[in-house]
Amino acid sequence: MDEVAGAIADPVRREILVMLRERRMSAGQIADRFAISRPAVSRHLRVLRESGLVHDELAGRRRFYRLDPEPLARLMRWLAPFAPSTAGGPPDERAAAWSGRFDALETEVYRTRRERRSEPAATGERRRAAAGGEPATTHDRPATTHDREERSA
Amino acid sequence: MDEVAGAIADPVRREILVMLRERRMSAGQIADRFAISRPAVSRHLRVLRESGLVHDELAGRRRFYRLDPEPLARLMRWLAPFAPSTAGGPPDERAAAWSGRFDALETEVYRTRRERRSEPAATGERRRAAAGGEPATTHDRPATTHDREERSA
DNA sequence: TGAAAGCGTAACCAGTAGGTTACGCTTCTG
DNA sequence: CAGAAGCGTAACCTACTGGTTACGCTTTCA
Repeated sequence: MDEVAGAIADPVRREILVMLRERRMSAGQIADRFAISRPAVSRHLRVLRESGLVHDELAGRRRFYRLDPEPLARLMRWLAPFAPSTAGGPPDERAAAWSGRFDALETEVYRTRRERRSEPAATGERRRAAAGGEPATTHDRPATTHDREERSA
Repeated sequence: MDEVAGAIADPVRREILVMLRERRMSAGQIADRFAISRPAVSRHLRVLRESGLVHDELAGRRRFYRLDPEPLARLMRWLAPFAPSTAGGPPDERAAAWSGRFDALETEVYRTRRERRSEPAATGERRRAAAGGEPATTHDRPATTHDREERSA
C-alpha cells in the first residue's frame, strides 16, 4: 500500500501510468516523452515495477511495459470506506465533499482525457516530437527501420 | 494531487485518517495512539493539514482535527479511468485485475473496519491504554476533570 | 497567580528520493 | 563481425522526510 501510494505521488510516474493505460510501450518510447534523462525514467519504471503497477516483458533489445491496474484497485478499495454513507459512524459533513460518490465518474473520465492531450511532458522541454505541432525535427532520428509502433502516439 | 498521494503514502498518516473517519479528535488523543513522539505526530498532522485532508479547530488549549474527504475524492476521480471498460482503449487484461470494479466495496468496508479494531498503533509500543486489555495503567493520568470524549476509544 | 496541560516549532540527524553523467551488456543491422 | 540501438546499473550530489530532544506559547486549574 505504501509503495502504491508512493508511486502515485510522483507526477512523472502518474503520467507514465496514464500513457500505459492506452497501450504497452517500450522504455525508450516512454523516456522520449519526458524532459528528464533516460536513466531517471528507467528508475521511475523500476519503482512502478516494484510496486506491481507495471509489468515488463523483453522483446529483443527492447523492454515493453504494460499496466497492471490491480494495485490501483487495492488503493480504491482502501479509499472507498471514506465515502459518506458507507457504514455510517458520525459522518455527515463528509457527504458534501464526496460529491456524488462514484457517480459522475464517467463524466470525469472524458474531461481528464481531453485535458491531457495537450501536454504529456511534465517538467521541462527536452520532449522530442509530440503529438500536436508541425513535423519539426522528426528526422531527429534516422527512422530507417521498423517504425510501426513508435509513431502512433 | 502529489500532496494527497504523498500524504496517503505514510502508514501513520493513513491510520490517522482512519481514526478521524469515526469522529474528530484532539492532537493529544491522536498522538497517544502511536509509539512515535508527539512532535512527530504533530508534523504528520501538518502534512495532512497542508494537503487539505484534515481541518483543525482550536478549542481552548486543545486543537481538534476533523477529516475532509474531498481530496480523497479527487484521488478516486483520478483513479477511476483506470478501471477497465471505462472509455475503452485497448484494455482487456485490465478487466480481470480490477476485480468487480466498485462492487464488493461494501463488503470490504466491514472487513477493513474489523481488522483495525485490534491494533491501532503502527510502528512501536509506546501506546498508552488501548481498547482491548486490562484497565492497566489507566490512572497514568489523574483523570480528575472533564473526561467526556477521551475515553470513548 | 503560579504550575501544569496541551500543542506547535526549532534545530539537528540519518536515510531516502530523484536527477545527472559514465559505463557495461545484449541485440539488431549493414 | 563491427558498430549502433536500446536499457539498465553505478556512483555521485542535493533536497526532502521522518524521528528525536529542547523549548516557547497559550489555556486551564487549584
